[in-house]
Amino acid sequence: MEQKNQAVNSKDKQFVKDIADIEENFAQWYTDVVTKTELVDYGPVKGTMVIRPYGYAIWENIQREMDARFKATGVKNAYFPLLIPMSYFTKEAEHVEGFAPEVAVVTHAGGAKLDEPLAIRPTSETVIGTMYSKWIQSYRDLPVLMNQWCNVMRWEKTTRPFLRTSEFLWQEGHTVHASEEEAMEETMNKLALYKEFAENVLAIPVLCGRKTEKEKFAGAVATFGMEAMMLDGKSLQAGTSHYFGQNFSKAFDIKYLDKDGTLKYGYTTSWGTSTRMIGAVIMAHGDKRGLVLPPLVAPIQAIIIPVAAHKGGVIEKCGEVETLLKKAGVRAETDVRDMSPGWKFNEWEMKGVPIRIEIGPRDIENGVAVVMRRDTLEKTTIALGDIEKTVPELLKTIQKDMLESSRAKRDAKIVEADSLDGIIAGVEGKNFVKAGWCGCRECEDKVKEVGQATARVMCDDEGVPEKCAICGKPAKHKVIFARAY
RNA sequence: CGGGGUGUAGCGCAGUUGGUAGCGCGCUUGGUUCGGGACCAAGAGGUCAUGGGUUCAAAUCCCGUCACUCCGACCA
Repeated sequence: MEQKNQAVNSKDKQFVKDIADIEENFAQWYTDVVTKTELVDYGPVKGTMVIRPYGYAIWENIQREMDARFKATGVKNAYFPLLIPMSYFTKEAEHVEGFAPEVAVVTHAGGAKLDEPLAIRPTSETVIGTMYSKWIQSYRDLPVLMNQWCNVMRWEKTTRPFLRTSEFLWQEGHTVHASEEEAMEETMNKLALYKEFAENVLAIPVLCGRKTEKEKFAGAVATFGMEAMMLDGKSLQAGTSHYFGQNFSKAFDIKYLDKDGTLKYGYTTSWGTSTRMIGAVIMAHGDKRGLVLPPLVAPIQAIIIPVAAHKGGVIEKCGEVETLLKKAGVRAETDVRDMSPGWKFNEWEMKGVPIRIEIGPRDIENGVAVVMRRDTLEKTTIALGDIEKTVPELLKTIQKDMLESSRAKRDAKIVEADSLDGIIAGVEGKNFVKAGWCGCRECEDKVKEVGQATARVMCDDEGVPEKCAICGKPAKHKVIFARAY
């Protein structure tokens, strides 16, 4: 056992030749990993990405898990058009200002110039709001709870696969409610749903809270976000939930006749998560060998590697185990390619498969298999007899352990500061920094200017410090500052 | 949008003073191998990112464009 672990370690140097060193150049490591593991490739148009089968399978797992959670809260799926008349965007002043610079516009179609240019949706509040105004007449029609899984396009200047691309896949939920309280409750409930999802499915601990005015969504009354810490200490906004008040209902004329016989504007919300979450998984769990995928989103949960496959019974035994595991609900596959086992070990480790099962003649003789966990790189021997029980259990353990170890890593890098210097020192040390804040834009900008860090979310419920760490005036909020993607 | 880097076979790269397009890995076929990136043999694979220019002759020199990438500024 010990010898085997030494062998694993002795190969590290050789392996690193394929991907950049995670410590030395995290950005390059990320790019290498997403392309070499065949999650993604670059599309022919600037800023676009092709999500390859291995990457798309992760997205499908995310979709399935999240969609079930939405439906359990009464949300129904729908689909709204990709093209939105440009004029729709001008109806909400802040919204158009926020999105205009990055909207792609179709000006020609059918061989002729269009009378009105059409926006390729950067988000769908405007078209959905327009439809809602047609559909909603009475308080009996409320609440409206819809979600769509779709693509959106934002013409970004700098792009990176999954983290920021011109076109990306996401879900956007849009709801209408009769009261402010109910709409706010919806906003908070979806934020809580996202948090539960991030932690239990992606195994990524997140910090949730309200965004500052500067960071909020264009057109929102309030934006709430969840922030995840990446291995380089930077923060990634992994999901947002917006409370719009009556901003959009007034802009798009979403009115209902209430019980008291008066016409009232509805209160709306929207909430979204995107393929960016795949980037979060990569950057929260990866290591120098590549991906480490949480079992619940891994396309392949257990890869079976035959050893000395030409020898009698090996391939057959691998097939038997694969069938048993599939029956037990495990996404299992056998790698029957004609390559050396060592090569396969390295490849599947890079691709982040949670469990590797080695089966060779010696194992079959002893009625066992060698099992390796990707998260800890621990090798153990397990009995073939009850493998359909031990493997699913191990997957659950890995899922749980990954969240716990991520949380421990993150918590060790959350610090508090009561001065600007303290904030800067904190973010330079790759930490999240909690600090008091007076609430003014100048102080927020100062942190950005001096430390390249932004206010991620406010966490006032933890208790607001007395003074603003930046200007020393009385603090109104407790904020998490960090450098962000 | 500013600064740096790169673009030659699927991938990683070499290509000197302008003169027939190369290497390693991978790929195909056959054989031997198989418990941490196996080996032998025979093959296939190119509009040198792209558009112009200079020249008898351009991967190589000049001008433009595009893409990717890294570092900043702006945004999910």
